[in-house]
Amino acid sequence: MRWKDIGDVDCSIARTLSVIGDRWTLLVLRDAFLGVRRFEDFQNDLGLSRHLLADRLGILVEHEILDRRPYSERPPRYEYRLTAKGLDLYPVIISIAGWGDRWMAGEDGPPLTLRHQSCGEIIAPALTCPCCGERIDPRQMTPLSRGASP
Amino acid sequence: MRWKDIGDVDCSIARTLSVIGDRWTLLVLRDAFLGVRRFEDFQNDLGLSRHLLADRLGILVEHEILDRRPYSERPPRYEYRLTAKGLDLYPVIISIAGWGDRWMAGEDGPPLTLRHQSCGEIIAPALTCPCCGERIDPRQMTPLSRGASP
DNA sequence: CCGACTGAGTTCCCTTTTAGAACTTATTCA
DNA sequence: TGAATAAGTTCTAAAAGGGAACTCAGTCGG
Repeated sequence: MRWKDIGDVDCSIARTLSVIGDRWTLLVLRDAFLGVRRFEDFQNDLGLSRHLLADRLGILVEHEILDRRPYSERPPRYEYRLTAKGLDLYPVIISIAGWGDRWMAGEDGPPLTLRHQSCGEIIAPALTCPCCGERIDPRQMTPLSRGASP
Repeated sequence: MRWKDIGDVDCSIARTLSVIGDRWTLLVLRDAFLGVRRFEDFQNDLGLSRHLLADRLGILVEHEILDRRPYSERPPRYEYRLTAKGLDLYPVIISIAGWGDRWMAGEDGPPLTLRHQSCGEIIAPALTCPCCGERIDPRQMTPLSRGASP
């Protein structure tokens, strides 16, 4: 199968990855969450080719994950900002960062930590059940296909 | 920058993506979480080239995300199973699936739902603060660099 | 007013990666 | 004996990516 057809598969993971599953895209989004907004800043920070960056930003704009808006009319200059749909990718970014912190960090520990303003603590967000509040354990989750018997 | 050097960047997201950020790898892991264990089954389900599949499985084994073990001595046959390190990627997979369910699902809704055995409900796991239990809102999270003032 | 500079891309050429099919190896089954 | 199976490996053409140079519109310093 060609990668370009992967978004047609009836699977939310495949469909999501068809948009953000490319090598650089999640790093572009990481930068966006850290406040990077401009083409030059993404390029300098990530060091990917300008060609690819333009392409990836275009895809994210097309899928309404980023919004391209002018911040100067003359000369014409644009910046990229996360939309609501883009902000909703936060759990993906955080989960990836969390795993990296637990399994790939060096001696010095995680390069970046997060403070939760609501409670003031430095935390590592975790998946929980919105119903019973319990921490999610993969072995406690059963997948059900659409239309499967209850 | 070359992609192969991305793992050297001092960032947990970059380091994680250097291992699992490739296009097919997360789909291989999705299958692993759904119980797929054998080369042929991965290949038939995903439809990627056998060449790439062998390569990606090799990388996952090398990083101890999957364990390659014989399930038959004669003829020699192997299966791939998630290790603890691999199982710990569950939040990543689930977050990706959750976003796809919310933003990319068709008319029929999510193709797959999850039942939480502990409470019996069909749920969508969500990120919460392990300290105060509140649901995570990206705007309530402040990133702090290692060594930054408290 | 002229030349250098800036931000946001494009274009070009060459290298690396990927897709798809065919081939290999070891062993069992009919 | 011949076909089938699982798990790869090898081959070639096509697609994607890397890096540097180029464009374009407007601004700034002298």
